[in-house]
Amino acid sequence: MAQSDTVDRILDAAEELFAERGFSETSLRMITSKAKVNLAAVNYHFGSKNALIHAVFARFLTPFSATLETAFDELEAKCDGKPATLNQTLWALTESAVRMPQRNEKGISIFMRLLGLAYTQSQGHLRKFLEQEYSEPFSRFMRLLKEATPELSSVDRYWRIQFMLGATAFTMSSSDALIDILENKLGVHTTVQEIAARLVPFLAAGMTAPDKMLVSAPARPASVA
Amino acid sequence: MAQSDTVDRILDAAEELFAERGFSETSLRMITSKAKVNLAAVNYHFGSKNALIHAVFARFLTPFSATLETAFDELEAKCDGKPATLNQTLWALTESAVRMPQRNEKGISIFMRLLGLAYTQSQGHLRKFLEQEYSEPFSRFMRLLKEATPELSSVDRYWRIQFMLGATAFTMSSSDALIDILENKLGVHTTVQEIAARLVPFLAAGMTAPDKMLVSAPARPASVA
DNA sequence: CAGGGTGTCAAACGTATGTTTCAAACAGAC
DNA sequence: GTCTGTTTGAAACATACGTTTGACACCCTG
Repeated sequence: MAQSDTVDRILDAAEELFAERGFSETSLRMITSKAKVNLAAVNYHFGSKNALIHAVFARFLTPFSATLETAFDELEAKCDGKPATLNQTLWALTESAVRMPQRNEKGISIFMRLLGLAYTQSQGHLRKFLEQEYSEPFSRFMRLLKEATPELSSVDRYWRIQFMLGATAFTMSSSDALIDILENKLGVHTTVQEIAARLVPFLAAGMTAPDKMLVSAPARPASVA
Repeated sequence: MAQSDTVDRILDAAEELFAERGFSETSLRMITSKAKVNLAAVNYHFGSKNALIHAVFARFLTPFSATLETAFDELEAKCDGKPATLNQTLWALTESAVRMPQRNEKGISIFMRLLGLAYTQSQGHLRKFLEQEYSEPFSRFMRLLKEATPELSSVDRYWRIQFMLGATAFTMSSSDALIDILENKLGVHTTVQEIAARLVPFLAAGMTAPDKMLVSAPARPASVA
């Protein structure tokens, strides 16, 4: 189910293994034996394991960020001048993610899981790489969010964006497992698209929730030493 | 700042290193040299690295789950008979977490970060350990959530709970870094307690959001082979 | 047909890991 | 004080890792 080209076989195997085991827990030997290539091929073609990780991300993030730019362009064109709504902004992102052409049926899960890992496992080098390669669509998304929620203070918006990222990254990065659990429990099968359809209203509602709660309960008792 | 007891020194060092680097990325040699104990002490006192991980979790999770049980007891007593509201339920959890007695000023961050890691890095053995040791307060929390949101279908509730867990685990597990970023960007300092005060209304609003959005956009085009 | 660039292969390298060993030090009971 | 079980100490163990090496096959341009 793949090109017989060594580079692509390595990328396919690495992507899948990274997605299901994380980065440190996946050795080059696992990757090369799954890809049926020689161990040295990774260092020959990519230079190092870290560079392979970057290549795995670049392969799906570059087309994704292009898709995203287009979606944002269309959104801004449609709204001409006026700021897009929160729902529109979130949907532009979601749609771009969900409609990305996939290499296979597991593509969308792997895509989500890798994005989640990028946030949670962030290995220093990965965070740096992602920041300097894909900062533009990210800050554009942030700008759209800001325009869509003018009623929020900067601090409120900052935290609520983190909450959104968390809900998304976490759910999507475990989407496969969560889908399985639900299927066993209630006999309902869910697609990633349906998760997204449930996630967006959740996020939008949270994002526009009434003000920060009055801390009704007392703060932590002044350290009883 | 600790007992000179070897076991506790190992636990203190391990807890801190796990929280800031993850499990696989923290070696026993790092732990023992930080704790200023002999390398063999870990295997002598705990048996294995995995068992040490379990012990680190048990040390703070056991008192936490006791605190939680009490909080839930009080909540149910206060409501006698009637189901607790969503806000009450979320606050009971939050308060229990925030008010746990801490070993030091970094305690609450470490606590949160470890909880986050438990979810994201879950190492098989850890997930199994946590499930069989602490399933009771967890399912009790789930039951309270269910009673607090009778209007939701089981499937909706399931996914929204995952979204809540994600927002919480993700934010709290990076709370230190996120607080720093915000301080550099807007000059505002935040405490974990304040994050919680912002998180709860966000979660409550998302949890009680209007129905699942109609999937206005077409599903992914039937695989153009 | 030569020959240089390209890619593959098995093997080895150096390092770091978790774990084990066994002797020495220690503690408390008799 | 001596003995017994527990705890520490330095060193070694076996294994796994990422990376490097150098020989070999291939291709295709001259």
